[in-house]
Amino acid sequence: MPEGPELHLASLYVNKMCNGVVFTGAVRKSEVSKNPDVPFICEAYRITATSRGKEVRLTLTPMKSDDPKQRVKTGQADQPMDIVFRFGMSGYFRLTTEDELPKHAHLCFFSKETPCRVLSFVDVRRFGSWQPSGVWQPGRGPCIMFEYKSFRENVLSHLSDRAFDRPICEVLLNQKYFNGIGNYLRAEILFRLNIPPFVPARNVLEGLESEDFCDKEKPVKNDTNTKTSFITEESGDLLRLCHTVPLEVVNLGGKGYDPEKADYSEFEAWLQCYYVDGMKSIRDHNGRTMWFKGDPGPMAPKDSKSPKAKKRAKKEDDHDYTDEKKVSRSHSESTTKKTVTKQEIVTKTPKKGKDARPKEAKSKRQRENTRDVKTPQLGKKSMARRRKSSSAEPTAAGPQRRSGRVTRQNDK
DNA sequence: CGTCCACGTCTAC
DNA sequence: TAGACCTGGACGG
Repeated sequence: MPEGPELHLASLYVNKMCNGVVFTGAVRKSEVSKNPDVPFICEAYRITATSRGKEVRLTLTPMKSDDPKQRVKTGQADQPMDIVFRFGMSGYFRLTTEDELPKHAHLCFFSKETPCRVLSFVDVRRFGSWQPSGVWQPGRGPCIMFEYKSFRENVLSHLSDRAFDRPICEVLLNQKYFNGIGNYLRAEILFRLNIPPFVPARNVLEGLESEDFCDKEKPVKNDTNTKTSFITEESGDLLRLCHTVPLEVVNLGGKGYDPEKADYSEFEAWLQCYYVDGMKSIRDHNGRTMWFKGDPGPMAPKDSKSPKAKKRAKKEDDHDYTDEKKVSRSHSESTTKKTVTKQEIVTKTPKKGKDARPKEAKSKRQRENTRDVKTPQLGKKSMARRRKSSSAEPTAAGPQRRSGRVTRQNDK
């Protein structure tokens, strides 16, 4: 769940599900979690949430009690407590019954009902974190979705920062300036404007107005800076898209997050570039996979290895946005065929030479393999990603809608 | 069964 | 700029 939209959807989920629910007792942490205990005990309290960029803050508010003395005597809270969460790669909130507690639930809040229910912070990989009596992490910039004006000013007033010496795709992951942007959003945003991902960030940003005139009538910027303008009348400039594209995900229908839905087809259909067949991908200088189309730009890693175009999918009940079932992605349909026609370069899969695999996405592993930008492998596997059922039909046929990745018809 | 990959930070060398 | 930190799904053999 973890980019700005998912964190915000998580806060909406908490507010919706916990509305009217009274929680009680102590907050319990799993044995395995290395995060801090939450020293909050209260006979009756409520839980609300808010999000900012890639963080969510839960507020535990004690309900008024008729007997303050009793409360003090038992060490119970009488003041609200904020807990600030970061979701890592796999965090999310769930409200369930006690016996349906998700595996990997690491922090639990119990309701006062008889068959009690539990609001839990679930995090399979445990990269997530929380801070009791916490505050928004210092150093993270304004929220790209809900503090747009200050987000924009923060970026434009610090363009001399050396952080902007880097390629735009890497700067977009810098939470000091782009709090809420993550790996799929940077790909979708740059794709919309056709900006090569490895172009120096400052070159792309300098020249943008401090004020966002898009709201106003068409400003039609003077042609003073026509050279760099990756600005389109309808979509606006890069900073505006850092605001609007995430909001599109929030407005997809709330599915993005609600685990109950377990249907991410809408989200998948929304993706135009990230993990989409036909798009290219290379690892950036931090080992993260950058998805894009066309020219990678001058600062592209020279040795980039091409991550293989694999597949992924999850099981139905999973809540990740990566899965889905029906896939229907239309846009570039042609890739299949065009790749076939001229592709050849393609990157071969990085073979592994020796052992030692680095870590997450770190690039070090690279063995020799190819350095080219990867292009999707042809029909053979890239499209077949996960779905084994349908044989990869070669060109032919129908509507070429490349299923984007992961398609899963029903698995049986 | 082993390899590769994943929506993100953190912190040592 | 590397590793570390983790679990698990999809594949390949």
